[in-house]
Amino acid sequence: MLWQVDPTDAAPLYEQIASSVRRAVAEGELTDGERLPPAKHLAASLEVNLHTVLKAYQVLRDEGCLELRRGRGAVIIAKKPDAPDIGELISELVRSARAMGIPDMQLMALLVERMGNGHEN
Amino acid sequence: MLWQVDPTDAAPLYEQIASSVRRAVAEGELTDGERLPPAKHLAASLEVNLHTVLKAYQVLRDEGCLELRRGRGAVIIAKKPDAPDIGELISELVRSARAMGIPDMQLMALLVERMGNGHEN
DNA sequence: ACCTATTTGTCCGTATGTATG
DNA sequence: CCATACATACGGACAAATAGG
Repeated sequence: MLWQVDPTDAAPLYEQIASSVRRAVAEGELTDGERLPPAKHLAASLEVNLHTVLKAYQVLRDEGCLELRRGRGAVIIAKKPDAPDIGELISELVRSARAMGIPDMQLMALLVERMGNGHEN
Repeated sequence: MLWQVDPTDAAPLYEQIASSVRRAVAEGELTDGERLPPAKHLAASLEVNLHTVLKAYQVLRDEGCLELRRGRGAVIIAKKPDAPDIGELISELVRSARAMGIPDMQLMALLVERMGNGHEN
């Protein structure tokens, strides 16, 4: 992987790490489905704390660039031909609902209701 | 403020705190421009770590519900009249998913997965 | 202009929990 | 059952922006 960070840089370390991943994806060094090194290993390699790398991974996950799962690691999501816009719609829906104080369970109920009464499909 | 958290609850502490704020905003207990207690104070009040409260605040900031600034604190950003119509978003989501041949059950699964992103996997 | 207190931001360290394989 | 790896929570330290005297 051979990346490095600069502690004297104004940008936070986790942002530097996230940027490195973004650039690698953009340049095709990392492709869809590929696995990033375990946060622990990358942290040791960069000589930063484990949490700093995890923070970077979580930022990338929030951007939809990474899939994180316990015990499995971090998998690159370049772009799914399967669900191009749906993911974004869902994210916006959840974000809006939470911003309006609608509990997750209630949102699910609303979705189920909509699926049911819109049965002309 | 008089909130409380339950360490035995399955939901993470920071999510419980964030939910409390969302609810308070939704119910009008917290209005636009109002200031949340300093993370340090709320942490002491709830008997949790400072970082746990800060994490909750940052989650809310990412949702557009809070504005955080050093030295100033956490200010509520109540939703505008131009707040997105949840019902419209749901309808659009269901319509798009069906148009792409995504089964309702799978859409539900995607929604649940997206909701969990942040506390569970 | 200076200084100080406040408050969030980042980073480090440690420990424990939990899903995965 | 066991090892791996992310998730959460605790703790401490210092930096940086803000507010107020």
